[in-house]
Order: sequence, then C-alpha cells, then structure tokens
Amino acid sequence: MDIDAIIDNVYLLPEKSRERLKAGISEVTYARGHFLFKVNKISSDIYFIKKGIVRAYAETAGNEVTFWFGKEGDTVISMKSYVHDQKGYENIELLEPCELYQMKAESLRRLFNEDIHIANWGRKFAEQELVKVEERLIFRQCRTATERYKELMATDPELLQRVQLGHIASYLGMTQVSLSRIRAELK
Amino acid sequence: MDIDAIIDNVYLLPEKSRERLKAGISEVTYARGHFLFKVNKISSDIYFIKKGIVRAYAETAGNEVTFWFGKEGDTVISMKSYVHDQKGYENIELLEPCELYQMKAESLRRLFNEDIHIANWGRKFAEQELVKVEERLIFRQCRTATERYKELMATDPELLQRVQLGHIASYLGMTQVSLSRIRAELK
DNA sequence: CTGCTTTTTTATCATTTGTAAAATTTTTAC
DNA sequence: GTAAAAATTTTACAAATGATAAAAAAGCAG
Repeated sequence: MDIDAIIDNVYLLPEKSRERLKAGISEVTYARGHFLFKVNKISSDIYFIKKGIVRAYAETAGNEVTFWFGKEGDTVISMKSYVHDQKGYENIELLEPCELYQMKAESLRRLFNEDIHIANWGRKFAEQELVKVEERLIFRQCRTATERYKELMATDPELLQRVQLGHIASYLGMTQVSLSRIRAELK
Repeated sequence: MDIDAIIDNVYLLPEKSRERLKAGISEVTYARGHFLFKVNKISSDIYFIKKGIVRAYAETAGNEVTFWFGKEGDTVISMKSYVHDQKGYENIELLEPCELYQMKAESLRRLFNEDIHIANWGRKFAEQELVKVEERLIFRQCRTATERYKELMATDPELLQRVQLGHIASYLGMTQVSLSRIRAELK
C-alpha cells in the first residue's frame, strides 16, 4: 500500500500538507524477526506498513500477550512512547519481511505545531484507533472464546493464514490449547 | 473541578485558545439516573464532569457491560458518535446527580478547523484515552480476577465507595457473584 | 419505625478454561 | 532428502469462573 493511500485513509489532507508530511518520511526494509520497538525503551518514531505484517505484544509473568496486529496500510507506534514520551509496554516484532515508511517523532511533532491540517490528521488517527480498541475491549467481555474465534474467521480470515495460531490465541484472549480445542469442535 | 483545570489537564492551551474553547461551553445539571447518551443514537456532544460520577455501558444478549467510569475532571463522549458520526454503542448514565460542562459537537468541530492549538488539544485528548484503554485491554488479559480487584482497590478505592458492586464487577470483567466471592476471601 | 425494593452475599452445581505432558504435524536448515 | 526445531493438536486432570436460586443485608419511602 503506498504512502499517499495510507495517509489519506486516516484523513484527507490538502495537497500541500500531505507533501510536508511526506517530506519527513523515508522507506526502510527489515527482515522477519526484527523488532521495531522493544519494551521499556522510549521511541516515538512512527511507521506505516507498505508490505508485511507485525505484532505488538506485552510480556507478563512468563507469557506474552499479543494485543495488536498491523498489516498493509496500518500505522505502527509504541503508544505510550508516542503519547507521553515514556517507556513503552510493548514489543513490536515483524512476522514477515516488511517494507515500511518511517517517520521520526521529531518531524511529526514539529508538523503538529506548524500545520493545522496535520494536527487534525494526528487527531483523527488517535480517535480512530481509540474506537477500535474500545470496541475490542467490550467485545472481548461479552463473547465466549468460540464466538471470538468465529468472529475473527468471519472478519479477517487472511490473518489466520498469515499468523501462527499461538499468536492468534493470545490476541483472542485464550490459550493455544483452548483455541486448538475450539478449532477441533468446529470441524 | 472547574473548567480551566479540566481543559489544561489535557493539554496546556494558550490563553486566547482556551477562551475560544470556553465560549462554546455551558453548564448543565442532571439528576441521578439521567442518560447523557443512549445506544444507537447519534450525539457528538461533549461533556466535562464538574461534579458527580457516570458510567458507560453496552448492552449485549441480556446483560450489561460497564466499560468506563467518569468522575470529576473526566470528559464524557460517545466515542463512535464523536469520531465517526455514527450510532454509538454505549449508554452513559449518571450514577449521582451531576454538574456538567456541555459543549456542542458543532462548536468543537469548527474550532478544530480554525485553531491549531485546539486541534492539538483534541489530538492529545484522544491519544491519552487511547493509552488508557490499551493498557486496560492488556491488563485485563494477564491478570486473574482477584488481581484485577486488588489493583482497583489500590489505585481507585474511592470508586468502590461511590459505585455499586454490580457495576464494578462488570467493569473488572467478572460476574457480581465472582466479585463477592473474591471479597469474602480477602476478608 | 415498618414494609418494600434493591443490592450483596452465600451455597450448590455445571461449564469453561488453564496446566502439563505427550503425540503429531509442519517448517526450517543443512 | 533428512534431521532438527518449532508449531499444533490431543489427552487427562485441576482450578477458576459462571449460572441459578435463595438468603441476608442495606437503602428508601411513607
């Protein structure tokens, strides 16, 4: 997915503002297994995924909680770093070799203060992510494990093809054994 | 909590911008039990809580999921209405008589397009909420019911005093019976 | 205070989900 | 192609949580 489409997908920018935003962006490529963010590091850079898929996970008491997947067109940030300039709680790992657009936090901050359209673009981005996470929190609570898996099959079958089931299970809030059990029952 | 403190708590606005924002705000009072938002209605208005406490809940298959509490200093919106101008998924109900600052969605939208400081204030607001919800989603998954209750006791004991336990249980992602059991064990 | 309503607790039982370990399948590296 | 590693499934058992019903406690109106 190309950078113009990604930017405009968040919020339609005037030509001039889009060019200013793009001026701070460079392309990078990393291998599968590379980490864009590591827990407890501060890094407010921002990435847009041109090609590939990544996962964000937190580490807790011996096991990992995958709480987000990003793929073509998605924006990758370490939320707490980006927002509060504090140590992040997430690791973000490439699950496939990826082509990314990279932007330095500083460039973006400067643009937020200089260009009202870009400020509103940043606002829209955060707002849209907020709705997604809130819906996920609610959905998680009012559906059984089986319903959650079925929902994912219906809405994002591609994810099931591209990501290993251990990560999917964690994302759906269950153990890999549970997911395996559910899949066996649905056969 | 007064309106200047609430506004500045999100993001420090220059004097002139704060006055513009405040110009669109009026004070309202509602009784306990009043609904600020009803599910499936579009209402992008925004409220700030001067005094009182409210809860946001979604209705699903016969039972309610409380997913947010707001109290003094907090901002109340129907997220999906506010962001996408679509029907919201939440009911927001006053749990105490409340004094609120109210702002019409239209005034705010106009200001976002006219004043870069207010646009960044709106951005900061969404970003901060985003971090909170994301942390809650992760926390929910990696702690047991007992740990979640203990955490709430430690971080927000006041909430336990002001809100009935049925709502707290739902907020913590368990049934009221479960919460009662946990409380009995901790005695 | 008294009776009524709402909230919280307690008890029992059923179900779901987790843990651990082994078996199987798939992927990777040489 | 084969061996080694990684991922997935299966099994058995244990623990946590949910559903339901009923009792107890707390809150409220007259």
